[in-house]
Amino acid sequence: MDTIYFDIETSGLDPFKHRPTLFQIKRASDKTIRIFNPGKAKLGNSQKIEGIKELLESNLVVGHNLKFDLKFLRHHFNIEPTNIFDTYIAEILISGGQKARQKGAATLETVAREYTGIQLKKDQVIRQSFNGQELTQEQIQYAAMDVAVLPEIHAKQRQQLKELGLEKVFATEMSCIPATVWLELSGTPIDVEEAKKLEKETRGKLESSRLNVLTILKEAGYRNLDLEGMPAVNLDSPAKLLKALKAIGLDLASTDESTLSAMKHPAGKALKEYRKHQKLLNTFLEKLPKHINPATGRIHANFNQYGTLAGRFSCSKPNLQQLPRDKNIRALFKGNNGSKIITADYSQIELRILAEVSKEPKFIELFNSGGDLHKLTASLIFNKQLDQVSKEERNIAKTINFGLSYGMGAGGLQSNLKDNGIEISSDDARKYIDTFFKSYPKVKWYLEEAGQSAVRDNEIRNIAGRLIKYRPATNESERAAILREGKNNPIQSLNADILKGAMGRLYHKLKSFRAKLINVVHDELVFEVPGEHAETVSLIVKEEMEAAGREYLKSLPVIAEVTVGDVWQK
DNA sequence: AGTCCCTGCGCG
DNA sequence: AAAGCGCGCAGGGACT
Repeated sequence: MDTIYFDIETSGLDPFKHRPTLFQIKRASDKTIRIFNPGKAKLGNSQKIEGIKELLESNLVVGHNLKFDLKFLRHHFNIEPTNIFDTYIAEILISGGQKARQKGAATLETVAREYTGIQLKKDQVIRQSFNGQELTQEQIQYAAMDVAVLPEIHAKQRQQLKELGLEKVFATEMSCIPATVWLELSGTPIDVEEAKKLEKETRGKLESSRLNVLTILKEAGYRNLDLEGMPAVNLDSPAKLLKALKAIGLDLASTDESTLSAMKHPAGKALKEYRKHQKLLNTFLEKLPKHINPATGRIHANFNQYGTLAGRFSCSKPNLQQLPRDKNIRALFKGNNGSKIITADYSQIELRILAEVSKEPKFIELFNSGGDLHKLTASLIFNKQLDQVSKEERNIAKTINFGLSYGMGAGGLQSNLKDNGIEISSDDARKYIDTFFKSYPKVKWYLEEAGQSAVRDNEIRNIAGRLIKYRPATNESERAAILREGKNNPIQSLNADILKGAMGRLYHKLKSFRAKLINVVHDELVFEVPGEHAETVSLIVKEEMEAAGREYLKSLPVIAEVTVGDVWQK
């Protein structure tokens, strides 16, 4: 097995619109860098592509941000390397996720400078001129440099991954790259006609809710009126809105949702209604159709595999991870030509992870017996029999169960519950949290230890070995922030490892079913599958997701809940 | 016109 | 003063 250092140049960023213009290949066993123009209609070109396919699919391929290169390779040449080493992902991992946050910190230019001292030319003009025409000697030199730096970067990163004990997590990351390529090339189907309809409907609701707010202001005595005699207030400007509310005798500290919820005045409710429609329209309904790729009729979002400190994906253009749970919105994501949508999500994965890492017997026992954790917590907090727990008590317990793994305090619990229409005193909030930790002492101990070690070491690891580093605190509030992050990150990041493991498995298992991976949302995978394969695929998805979970969760079951339907749903 | 920060809010 | 974690995006507003 040889090592192939690899890079491509393209005529643009979109594999459906642009094409590869240059391959740069250096074999470890070979001194020279070979430059090849894959677009050239030359005699023997297709044999040459076949040769490159064989080369890339049967050796270790090293490159920087291989997701990009692999998308073009797969789309244009049906080349799918799986034995890969990505120096971009490696760099972020070695930094303990820090370089996911710092813009430009893990570009090839920066990494090359840091590892080899070589300053690459990333001149846009030079890049853009790779348009398939004859290349100048100078351009070829620059293109060659991008692979010339790779051997040294690769060798040094490999050493660091080993020293830091990151090889296993790195392998998970690498297995996930082909799945992410699959995801981005698949794209997400959206029903444009339905979207337009919903947009129109929402526009009407927005307008009437706007009039409602203005009318309330006017009736409350607001005097600054426009030509039509309605209050002249920009509702989208929090500053102006605060002033307007003050003018009618409402002195608020903010116009955020919890403040509006707490208002007795009808303006609060009316504004919340206005905001809801405004958000729906401006962030989603108006924007989603703009992202449809004309070549495929689908939305091909950008999935950033190492998008957060803890190793979660982030998503942009558009962000398909923040689509409203609103049924009408999710139903816009519909299978094409009668294909089915498979929605698969991990059941209470973060609480299961907390059970595993804390070794809290009551948690573990509960998950092994398939009981209701929120109910159990409620019965312990309120000192009642399980069957005596009320709905509201269970809701309070649920908020605590979720919130505690983020380091929530009494004030946080109080305001969170308030948003859900439950009012409790701060004494009660304090009491509930105390009782919670008394009931689950190992959870308390685990969270305290995790937070304190994060503050002490400026880093923490999850049980998969993933490293999360913190910038040392310079003041008390930063220290408190690291304390909270240290409690949550080992849990959140293991969720990411499990999901990435599942994606890597499913990329291989679903090859023969014409299945498309169309979305990834932290603990959820969404597929589009031809109807005749839907049942089979849903079983495979469940099995592989659970198997990925079992790699780390040994003392309790991991459950993936799978739904087959015509649209994205739970 | 482009950039930055703030407020606010969508998701897990 | 207030403090639950992690993201990306929209609009406002200040600035260049």
